Amino acid sequence: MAVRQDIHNSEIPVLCRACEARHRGVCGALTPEQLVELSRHTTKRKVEAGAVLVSDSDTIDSYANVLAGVVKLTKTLPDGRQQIVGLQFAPDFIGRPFKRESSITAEAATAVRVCAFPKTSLDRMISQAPELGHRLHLQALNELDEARDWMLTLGRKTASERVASFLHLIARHGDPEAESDGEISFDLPLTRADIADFLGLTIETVSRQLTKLRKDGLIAVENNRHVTVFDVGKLERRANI
Amino acid sequence: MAVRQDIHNSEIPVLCRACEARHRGVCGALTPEQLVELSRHTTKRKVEAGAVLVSDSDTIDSYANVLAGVVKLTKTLPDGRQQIVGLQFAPDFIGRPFKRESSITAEAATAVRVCAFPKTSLDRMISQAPELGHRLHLQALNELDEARDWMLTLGRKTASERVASFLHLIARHGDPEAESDGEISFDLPLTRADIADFLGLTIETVSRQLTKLRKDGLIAVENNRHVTVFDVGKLERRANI
DNA sequence: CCTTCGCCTTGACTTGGATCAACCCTTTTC
DNA sequence: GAAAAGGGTTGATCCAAGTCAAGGCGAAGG
Repeated sequence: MAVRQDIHNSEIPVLCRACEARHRGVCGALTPEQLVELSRHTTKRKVEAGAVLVSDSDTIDSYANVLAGVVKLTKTLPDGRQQIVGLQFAPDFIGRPFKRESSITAEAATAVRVCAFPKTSLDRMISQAPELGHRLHLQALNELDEARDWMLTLGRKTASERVASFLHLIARHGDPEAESDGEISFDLPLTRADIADFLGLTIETVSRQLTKLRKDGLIAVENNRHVTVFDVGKLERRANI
Repeated sequence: MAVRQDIHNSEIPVLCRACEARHRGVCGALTPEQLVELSRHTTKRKVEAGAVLVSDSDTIDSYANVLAGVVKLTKTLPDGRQQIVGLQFAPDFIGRPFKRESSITAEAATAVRVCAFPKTSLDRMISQAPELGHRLHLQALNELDEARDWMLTLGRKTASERVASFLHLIARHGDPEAESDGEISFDLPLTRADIADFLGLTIETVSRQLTKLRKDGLIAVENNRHVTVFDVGKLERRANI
């Protein structure tokens, strides 16, 4: 017990600075006293890629903040067809407030660090700190905007537009202010199979479209992971954004 | 001015009972005094089918509750391809709190009655009535769940599964408790073109799939509008829900 | 009454992306 | 260090859904 607290007395401020930075974390909304209170029930966990954080139809009894890495939110049909319905980056919040059970699965797409806390203690704090409820409300609205953007992609875009949209999404996530005519490079946080599940395509189609972008001189790929986009503006035009 | 108040002194309680009924409206969260205050700035409007309530990239300066009819939320690509990203029924709330401009278009799919109020007065009330903010938070989370459900449909389901899912969605909206092996009938609130835009298909494909369901004896259609589903359970199986 | 218009259906044909299959790297394992 | 396993690519073929085109039907309007 003492150990736990020691860990968190040193870790929490770091976490909170991270949350604050992008105005989406939970901790930035709390007073120092509330932070100490929350930290008493907090556990920081490393999760390896592929591990499941929350499973479909589980009862949810904890929330988490993503500290590092990428978490994919998925839905699966009875016959195994899968769709990624959201990607959570640091410092996003994972969990479904005001509901006992989850309708989606949360799975680590890369190695992930999360800061988890029991639902009950956060729920209690929501009623005490209105600013915290407001943060969660903002994140929900943000995720709703993202989900609807993606619905347009899934419903109406071609395979090549989808792949370009995906690269653009990841690129922007690393550097939202990137020059629209500049070069940018980043590591893909997803495998081809994940990308396919995100785009509603097959891995073969994703692979072919990436090859096409490579041959057209828009991107370079190293080790199947590291991508350089030579001209963000051209990519945007391909993505029809 | 006197006229306006007269209208609303009589109309508001009705509206609020409607909102209360399904726990998603705005008015149920307010005290009688706040209701009176809000009603001072409220206008009730009839909107004919096809009229645009909020246009993409407009600055939003009002919110609305749907009182009757169906509102479609759409996104459109530069070349005209369109996707419906949400359907709002009574007593849903329309508007994007905490943001100056909309990224989607809201358009009346049927004849619609709405109760509109200026953003500023509702925003003021949110800070005074935490219960109101909580309602809006709940609706956002609800819409997020719906959007993610639909992402699975758009990304991974076949045309016939999509059409079955759509019928199921509309059927359930009229009667969420319908027996899963019972018969149910309802009016489609959307044209074939709208259905296609909702499902990410073409009108011809929607038409063919409806014909198939008819020939298979799962549904009957009158006047292209009124649908009877003979066995909700069978429909669910088709929809892969 | 006939014409026009909006909406829907149906048929013929085309095609983008899925499927099936082979193969190529790395990395891991024994 | 050979074998197996886990990604990724590429090619050949197929098919579900898109496109194009014709026509039906009811409502609106002269």
